[in-house]
Amino acid sequence: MNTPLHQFKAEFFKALAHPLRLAILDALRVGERSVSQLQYDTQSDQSAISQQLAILRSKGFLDHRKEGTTVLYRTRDLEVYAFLDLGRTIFERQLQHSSDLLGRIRNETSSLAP
Amino acid sequence: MNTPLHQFKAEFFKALAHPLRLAILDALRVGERSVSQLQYDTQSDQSAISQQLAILRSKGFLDHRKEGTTVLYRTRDLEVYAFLDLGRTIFERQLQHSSDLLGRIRNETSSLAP
DNA sequence: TGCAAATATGAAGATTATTGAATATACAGT
DNA sequence: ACTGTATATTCAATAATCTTCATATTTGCA
Repeated sequence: MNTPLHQFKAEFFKALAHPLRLAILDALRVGERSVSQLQYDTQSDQSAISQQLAILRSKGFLDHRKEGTTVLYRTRDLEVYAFLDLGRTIFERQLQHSSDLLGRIRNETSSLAP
Repeated sequence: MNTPLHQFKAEFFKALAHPLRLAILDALRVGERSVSQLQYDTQSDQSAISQQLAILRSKGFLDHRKEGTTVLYRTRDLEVYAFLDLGRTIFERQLQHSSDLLGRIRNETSSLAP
């Protein structure tokens, strides 16, 4: 019940646990994008993007092909978007929970008032 | 298209990007578990488990309640399991892709043979 | 050939995460 | 009050990851 598989799964999640990598994946929702397009989409610099692209592709999230001097990236398995979207709803419910908590703390024992 | 939200989402994924945390969540699929039960389930030591429980609960994945001297944990939103399972299928498809690649490399140009 | 554009790679320092060991707290039973 | 059990917290050492900047590589074109 513990490590050999969970290790790999953790790597999988780690690959997604980076803001720029998530931004890149989101930018690729519309389809193939070149590195410089991604640079524009994510407002990040070229070197950073290439690095994160290398990581995403080494983990199997991306495919790429060359066309002249530009390299076009696309996400290999479109189901990651279903996955990311499901993650988002869970994540938002958790945010809501914490903000409920914060709200309840902010106006103290108001729930005890008649 | 970049950082304020992606930052939070990255944190969300980071919370799951740890083998023991994944093992704990898996162990909690059956329902409430005490720390020592989790210790048994995951074959890890108490201190490590408490640490990871603290992280999971600070990120909003877990609820807990005390019963005498033992503390019972449960996952707050059962939909994380749908999420983890979807992650698993994607992850397995990626593994398969890499092992296909490996296989094709291993026996060289065999796919060209008649 | 030589230059410019697009992309990739490398390395150093800063930051953050993980691990293990030690210690602390809380509670129950005697 | 004292002891034992269950859980939590803290700390220091190490390891991993990020960030930034500089430099390579590849390709197209004059």
